[in-house]
Amino acid sequence: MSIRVRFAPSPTGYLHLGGARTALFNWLFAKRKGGTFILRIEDTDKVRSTDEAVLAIIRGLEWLGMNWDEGPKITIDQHKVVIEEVGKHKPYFQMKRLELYRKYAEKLIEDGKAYRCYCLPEELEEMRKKASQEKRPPKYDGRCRSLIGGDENRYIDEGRKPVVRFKTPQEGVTEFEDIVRGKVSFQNNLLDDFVMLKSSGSPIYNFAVVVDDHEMEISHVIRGDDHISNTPRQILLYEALGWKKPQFAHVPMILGSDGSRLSKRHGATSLEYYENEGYLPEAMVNYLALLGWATEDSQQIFDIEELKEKFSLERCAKSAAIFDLQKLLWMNGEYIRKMKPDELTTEALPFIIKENLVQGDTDEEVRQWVENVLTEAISLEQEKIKLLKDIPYLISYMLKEDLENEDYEEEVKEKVLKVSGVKQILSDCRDRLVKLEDFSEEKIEKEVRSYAKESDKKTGKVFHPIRVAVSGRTRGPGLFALLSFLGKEKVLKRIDYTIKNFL
RNA sequence: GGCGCCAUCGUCUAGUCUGGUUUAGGACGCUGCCCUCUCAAGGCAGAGAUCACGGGUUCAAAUCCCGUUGGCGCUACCA
Repeated sequence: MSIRVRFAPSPTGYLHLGGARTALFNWLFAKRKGGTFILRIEDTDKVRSTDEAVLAIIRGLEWLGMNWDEGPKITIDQHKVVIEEVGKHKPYFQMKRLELYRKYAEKLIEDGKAYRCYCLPEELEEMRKKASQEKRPPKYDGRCRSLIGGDENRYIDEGRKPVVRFKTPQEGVTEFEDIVRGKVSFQNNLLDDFVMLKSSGSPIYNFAVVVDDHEMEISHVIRGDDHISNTPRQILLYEALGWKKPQFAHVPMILGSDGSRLSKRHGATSLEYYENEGYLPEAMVNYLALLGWATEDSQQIFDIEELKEKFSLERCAKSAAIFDLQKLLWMNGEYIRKMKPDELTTEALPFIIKENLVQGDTDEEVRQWVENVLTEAISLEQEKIKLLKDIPYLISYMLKEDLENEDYEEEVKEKVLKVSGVKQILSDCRDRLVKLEDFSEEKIEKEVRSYAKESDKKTGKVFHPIRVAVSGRTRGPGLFALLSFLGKEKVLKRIDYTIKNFL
């Protein structure tokens, strides 16, 4: 039997971290087993579902590099976004499948396994209120289970629109073997006759999933463990319809720092936010994979291929995981450090553009500049970059032609420059640097070091003022690489500027 | 309230099924030292877990059994 899994978000907002992690586990499982990964949109909540959310979900999955074999895909046609459905079980939007749910609901009614219920919302509310007063569980009492023709006709004449309820067996136990949790069982008499079809004709989650998972030949249902309590209802439906059940795997949820369900209160939860901050999709995938899954040796860094190879549901944790931004940040730094300079530059470019740091008038000029200047500047700072977003600030002084007063950090002027002897050091070094024909890292280092030695100064005493004079900051790349990168002209200009204005 | 799921350093987790090899291992974060022109990175060291609690079983329990507590979830014409 072929492996088919699905990610089935409801498009009520951006792609959530928890959703992304669930999608990832499904995708990895499919990849590992050579199976099919399907995207299905559960948009039966008409009020909260939006097209933008569908787009955000699709974009998020694409950003992370998870490709799906069946489901809606986005294509751009003459600058217009077009959603095209791909796969043998289309459509993949539940609102386009209403006929199907109605058909199976009808079948269950005919088989005497479901019935129409004409109770009004107010009546149900009343029922629940009474139940809670009498300290009984708020369970629908099944009063419409065996409506006789006359009563039913009366309701219809009143204009009531019925819902369809499932006739939940009131005896026995429903159990299933969960791949991550083992055996889970529920007493049937605790379940009530839940609604399958709303009076509007659209299905309720528990019914729609079953119909779609069956129709789409889903072999493994991998989802958050908030669905564990829904599973018996779904199993009862599979049995009533005479369908083969899929295997279930309930993976632990992702929680916020205080241990409660991850929400805006805990900071950003949308994948898009992390993209905009300059996290790399590879780092995100790696981090998310480790939330609820680990190998025996607790390996931390996995590339995608390795993940596809090693992932297994059996090794998933059972307990919920708290999202830890610190660790994600560390991991992002790890991935940034591993990148080739030109790759990193490509990723950084949108952030550079956003800060208006791009130089060059024609495309060709820009290309040259990126290749000759930008890439070099970024790689000087590569080892300390944690977020792509931080790059513009880190290298801004390297890209500017001239530094101005505000480019020099205030406290730095006081602490480093306005120290006795600094003026002498800077002008001495200037005199030596000006004579250098070859402004290479090695030559500069040799020259500056020998100055320090000859004038009997500690290297730091000499290096530090130069760094500040040339960058306006106390932190930065190795000094000689930096000087060489800037070039003789800029270095001399900046030293002169510093001497003239701050000393 | 009822039912279900879960419970190892602050956090992610390994170890639990198949009890002894564990003075409970790794990673993030934290502290210190080394390297060093700064910041990082790297190296080394350290603090940090009465394995939620209480009972049992056993020569031996983080590991098996029972109970308790806590967290989360479901209990909607939300998904």
